[in-house]
Amino acid sequence: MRLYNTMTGKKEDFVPIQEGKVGIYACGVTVYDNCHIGHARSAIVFDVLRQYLKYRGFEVKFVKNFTDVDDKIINRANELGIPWNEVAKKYTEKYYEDMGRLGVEPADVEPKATEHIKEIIDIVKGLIEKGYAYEVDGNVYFEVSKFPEYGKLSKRDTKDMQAGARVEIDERKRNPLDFALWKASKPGEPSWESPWGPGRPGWHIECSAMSMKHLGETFDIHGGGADLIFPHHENELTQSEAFTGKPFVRYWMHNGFITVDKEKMSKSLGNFFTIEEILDKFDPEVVRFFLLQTHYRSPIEFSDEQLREAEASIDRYYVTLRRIEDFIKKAPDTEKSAGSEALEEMLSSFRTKFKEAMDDDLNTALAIGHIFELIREVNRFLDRRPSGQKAKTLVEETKNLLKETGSVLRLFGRTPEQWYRSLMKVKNIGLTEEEILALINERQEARKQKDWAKADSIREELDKKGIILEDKKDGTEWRVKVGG
RNA sequence: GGCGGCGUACCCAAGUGGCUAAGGGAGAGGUCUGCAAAACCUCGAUUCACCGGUUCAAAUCCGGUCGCCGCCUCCA
Repeated sequence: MRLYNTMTGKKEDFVPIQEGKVGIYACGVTVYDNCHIGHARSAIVFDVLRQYLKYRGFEVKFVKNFTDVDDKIINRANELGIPWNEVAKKYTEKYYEDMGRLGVEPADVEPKATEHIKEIIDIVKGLIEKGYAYEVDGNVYFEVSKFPEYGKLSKRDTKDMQAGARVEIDERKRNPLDFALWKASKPGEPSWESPWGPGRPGWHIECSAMSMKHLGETFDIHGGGADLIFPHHENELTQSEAFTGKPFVRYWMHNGFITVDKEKMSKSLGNFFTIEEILDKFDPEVVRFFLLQTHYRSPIEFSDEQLREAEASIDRYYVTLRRIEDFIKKAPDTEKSAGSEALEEMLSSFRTKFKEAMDDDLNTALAIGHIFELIREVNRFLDRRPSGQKAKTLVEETKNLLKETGSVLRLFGRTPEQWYRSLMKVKNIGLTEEEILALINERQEARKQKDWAKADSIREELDKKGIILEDKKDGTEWRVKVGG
């Protein structure tokens, strides 16, 4: 398996520290507001990485943190007039709700900054003792000039940065690039006792403390959004390696941004869409598919149109799945071979192709492409009207492979019925299943009498409400119109 | 200014030295159907922003030009 490593700028063979085991740390969110689709992308990308490594037989320990004390949380608490820890609690719960809907599983360990104050203080103390950090008025700063490799992850030179520094000048720092490890608290702010007086952790130290505690001083993979490379991950790496004297992380992985009108989606620009509002209009699987359709490092332009196309793609899957299940249930037992070579060939190479795609830096876009090739092939096969046990076995095998690979992506896991029920909600179809079935029955009667005008008017009526009818040999099936 | 990325059909998108440039959506024609829908078939980039170069061979490597974006400040 090869993974793109931000540190080296190349795809590298993935070799874990301990054979068969992988430790992953992904930066979660600061819980001060609702999550937007960009947060969803990051969560989904690393969820898929985790699932795929498990699929590949690795024993995975996945750690994802919550930043639950921070300036933003404090500001938000003041805005809302509630205690800071309630802000954190509220948005942590919201995170679980949103991500759960998107099929993101909780990590194996989900540490919070406030639960690791002791570990944080120990590291800060250690850094002062080793001469990497200094204290001023209850604040502790990391002295960047003491760490010659500073900038190695984000590929920047401290000289260039100083030249163009627009950093707010903090008189207490020896150098504008120095960053806070510990911040003295003002009255009324959250604070913990420390050797430097009451205070709270700085911006980056929590991730060092939590990752090292749960994964060890050197671990395999560290992930997050590309905007965390600098300064967050650079600083995290610096303080961690200064503290332990060991390499911190073997593979750094960063996902690309979601853009709107080509611009990065962000809180400050106000051009963001929350997960909640998108899920009012689209099924969660659509959102997940939309995000995995593009390689994780590329930017994705957000648009309703693209989401509708993703919806149409997933519908193609469920239409085929229904056809597959129908065939398995109803096909006659009389053996009729019908040119199964192409399908058999594809079945035998499919799993390998899927793995090759995913092994190549988690190329979910290509993997999904392979899935749709198999979908086309099984449709071709079914179009030839085969029957008998051998055909059923092949189709069954196709179904299993689609489910197996889909489940790695946490896609395609429902029944067609569940899919259409969800679409009915999301699209506000003003009909119940019972009403639809009643109209179908009425139409069947008309069809028996060859009253085509009436049959067609019922079809039209349902079509207007977003329900499509499909006449089959043994009855009429309905589904929700998509893509429109 | 420094560093990095991107530009592939109408739209999205994979492909980074060599078989027919994946896949999805939209469109046109066809098969099937009472009519439809779905599915399938055919059509659709002799071409990968542009210009040079390397090579037997380039969308893929090198140089340049144009355009777009990101990071350098909290940010997934």
